[in-house]
Amino acid sequence: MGWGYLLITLYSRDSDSDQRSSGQLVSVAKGSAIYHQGDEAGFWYEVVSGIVRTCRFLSDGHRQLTGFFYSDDVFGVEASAYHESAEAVTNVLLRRFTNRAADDDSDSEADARGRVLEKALESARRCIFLFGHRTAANRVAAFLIIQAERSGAQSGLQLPMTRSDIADYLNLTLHTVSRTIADFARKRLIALDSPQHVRILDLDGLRALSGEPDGDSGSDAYPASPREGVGL
Amino acid sequence: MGWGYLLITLYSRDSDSDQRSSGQLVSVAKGSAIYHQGDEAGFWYEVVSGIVRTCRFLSDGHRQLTGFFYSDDVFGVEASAYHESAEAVTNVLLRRFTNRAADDDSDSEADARGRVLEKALESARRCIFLFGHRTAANRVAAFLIIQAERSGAQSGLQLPMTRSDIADYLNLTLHTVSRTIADFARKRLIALDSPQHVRILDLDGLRALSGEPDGDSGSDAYPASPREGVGL
DNA sequence: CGTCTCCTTGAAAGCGTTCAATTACAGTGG
DNA sequence: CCACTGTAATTGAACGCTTTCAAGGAGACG
Repeated sequence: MGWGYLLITLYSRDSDSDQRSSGQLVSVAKGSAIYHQGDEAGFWYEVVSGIVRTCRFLSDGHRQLTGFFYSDDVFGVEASAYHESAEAVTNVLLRRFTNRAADDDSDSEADARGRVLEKALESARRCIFLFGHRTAANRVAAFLIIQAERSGAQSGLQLPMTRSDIADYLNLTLHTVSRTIADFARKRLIALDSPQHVRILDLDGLRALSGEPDGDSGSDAYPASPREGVGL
Repeated sequence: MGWGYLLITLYSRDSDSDQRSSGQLVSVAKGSAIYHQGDEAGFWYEVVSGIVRTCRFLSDGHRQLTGFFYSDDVFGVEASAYHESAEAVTNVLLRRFTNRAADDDSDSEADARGRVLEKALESARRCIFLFGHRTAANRVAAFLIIQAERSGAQSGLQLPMTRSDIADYLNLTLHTVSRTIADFARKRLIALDSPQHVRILDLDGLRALSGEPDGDSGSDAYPASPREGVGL
């Protein structure tokens, strides 16, 4: 432990003129921190390639992951200070932008910020969605489905994060995650080619286990809301 | 069950001219739905008085609460369709606004939307924060602290929502919530004057139980981030 | 005074955690 | 090339917490 802190390479020379519109390219090595919770929120980031995780550290030493971010995802959108830390799961290439709400109050600026905020909100809701599931099987199944949808590939799914990462994201222990995934493989819901490489064999079975017909990657196609029995 | 659906009173006569800038006043009776998940997201709302809950219904019949909203809180900020339903916990008075991102792309319009999105994001993060806690005692303690801070009053705290509401918000059963609150009262952390009226006797004790020194109502004052031991 | 809703409490079962040990694999240096 | 080392993943067994099942009690309302 206690190794490197931050490895950043700036590809764009000019430090202030260009970054507002196009964004400054930043490279971060696997395992390194991008920013820490409590730091002043100078930038928000867009993933160009690789995977990023955001996490909080609670006072009891426990770690809580709040999101995984793939290409085109954004993170670090904050008003003042970062609520959470961001770390590189793999080697990542990022594009960063200044994080001021009304810094330059041009039309496009505020609109862009709105779009970014919506993405951040979507990410937060995905996290809430996962937490909402009761059992370990529920959560892991929902997680696998979401990761499959987000990473694009339907059958062959990569899980570059560790079991510990997944556990802290789903609020489980790495043991339970490992056991649950092994269970899924035993039941032929998935094939476990290697710990990081999963193939989904029975998507419908997984969906049934997740307790939700919709993977929740998009925005519409929600189950019919129960119009009756509102008051509880 | 199966009683009234929606009771709305419009205080503003003109249906379209006024609502954009100042907002249209809407009254909703306790227990009634304000909108349903899946509905087209025509409006977002600001609470004038009373308390609102937002919730999702999963395919297994299970309900997941995603937030309680007090005066000046906003909810229903969506891009296209509502992700969740909104219901009145008490009789509520709301102010509603049109929910179009770039409907009228004036400067102030986009800025206002940005501020509202930030509030929604803060609300989502509060939900994530609560879910991140492991044990029932952790979650309930954190919940009580947050509610105390948000409702203003420090000692005398009202819990207008049912135990079932709290349970679905914290992802527990109402039994566990009831037991945990009774435990807190037994340990003299709180006084339970009535099921809905709680007085906090030992705030530090609750904080210790919640596993977080900060109640997370504001934005700064986070615990020192662990600079060492970054890579897991 | 009955009914309805909500809250509380007891007992047993289920499931995830904890403690503990083993295996697999990549990197490193002999 | 192979033992050595450290990290990650897996698996077993026992414990403990939460859920589930079940019943009783407290108010509100007609």
